Amino acid sequence: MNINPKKISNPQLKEQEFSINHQKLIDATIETIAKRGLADTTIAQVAKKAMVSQGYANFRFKSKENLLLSSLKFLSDEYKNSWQRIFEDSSLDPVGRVIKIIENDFSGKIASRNKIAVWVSFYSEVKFRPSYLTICQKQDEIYSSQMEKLIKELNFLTDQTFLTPREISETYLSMVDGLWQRILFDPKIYSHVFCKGLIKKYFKNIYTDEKRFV
Amino acid sequence: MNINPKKISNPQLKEQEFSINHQKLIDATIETIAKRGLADTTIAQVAKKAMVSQGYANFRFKSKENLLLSSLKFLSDEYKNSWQRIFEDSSLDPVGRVIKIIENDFSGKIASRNKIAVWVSFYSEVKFRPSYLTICQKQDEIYSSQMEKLIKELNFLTDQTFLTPREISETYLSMVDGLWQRILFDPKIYSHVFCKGLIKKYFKNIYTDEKRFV
DNA sequence: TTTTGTATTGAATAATCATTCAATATGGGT
DNA sequence: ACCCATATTGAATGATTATTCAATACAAAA
Repeated sequence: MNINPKKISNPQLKEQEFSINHQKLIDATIETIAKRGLADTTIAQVAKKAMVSQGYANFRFKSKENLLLSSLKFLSDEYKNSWQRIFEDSSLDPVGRVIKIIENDFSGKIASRNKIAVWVSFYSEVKFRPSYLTICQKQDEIYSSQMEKLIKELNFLTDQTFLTPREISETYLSMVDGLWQRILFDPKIYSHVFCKGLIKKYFKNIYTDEKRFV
Repeated sequence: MNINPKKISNPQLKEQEFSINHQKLIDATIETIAKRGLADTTIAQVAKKAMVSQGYANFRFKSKENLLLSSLKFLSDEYKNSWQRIFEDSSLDPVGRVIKIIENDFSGKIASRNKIAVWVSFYSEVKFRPSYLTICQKQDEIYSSQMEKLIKELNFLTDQTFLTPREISETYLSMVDGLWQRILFDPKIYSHVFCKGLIKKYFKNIYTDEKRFV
């Protein structure tokens, strides 16, 4: 009389299986938020998409709030990892590093429409949910300061003095946020190629001698 | 036994009174969305803030959805009006017009933290609410093309040829969106003065001979 | 004054959802 | 073969909330 058969739990896979269900729920949450918005995301829908029972989803994550937070944390960590990989790559010079960052910010993995929708949803509530801020704010400050330092190196290597590193880095970061939002709005116009091109052109205009900002 | 006395309806004021209640509800909606988010905005809260009964709010706007849409429409119209005023002002040359636009985009009236919170909330749901798109998309295309035309005049008057009007205008528009989002996130750092300064510096770097981009 | 139409209320309704939990399934250890 | 610990279910509960609507208040007309 049991329609949904229980999952087989293999002892060697216990840890991994935990991860699988955990991740399935987070993926389903991201998809659901992207499809219906934070407001209309229900545990029932997420559980259905993840193919587990509603009770299980709640049991695993203790609360809906916690499930949402975990999803944001997942995106935040994913971004952090890709960022760190670029900064730890010692084979890159400043220009190469900037280019990698641009490409990462508009890669299929990081800047998929679903994930952007989730980011923007959380951003829109950051004002009154301190828990969301906690997850992102500190990282965001790190990105700001690392970017600024990187631009400082770039300025040092070139004859660019009119714009300060702070200005260039803030301009870059706000452009990315704005373009992400616009990808949601009109993905036809704001393709990844278009966005990357626009930003590279911005840099090319500043560092006119540097040929790598295609 | 009537705690909340009914409003006095003066015949000469009927139209205006309609507007007053209408506008009170819209203002209350904006405040509530900004304070609690789209998800947690209830008609009861909005009605309470507007000091009318819950039933009345629903009666006036027919549905919650309609109340939200009307609030977005209000913001959209407000923006449109200020934009048009700038474009209709024949005393302005292209540079003056660009400066006015920048100042408008970060004015206290247009870019208050509450209003930005509402914009971002709606943006975050635009992907799956065609009704939101309907209100903003066409206007947005107009702003894009008018801005591009304006930059074209600017390029014509100067020796700037490296960046196309399209590129400059898209960069400007995405920076505004990004900075608005960042105002929500961290209003201390992203003050109106900071945002305007950053954008003017962007233009100053492009049009080096133009002294008015302070 | 009485009537009438409109504005406004507030309580009832019905729907939606997060959360809880007792019941059930599973697979390894005994 | 039986027991135990853990994983998972799904139905019940209770809270929240949009929406409805009958009742009320009011102002102008008669």
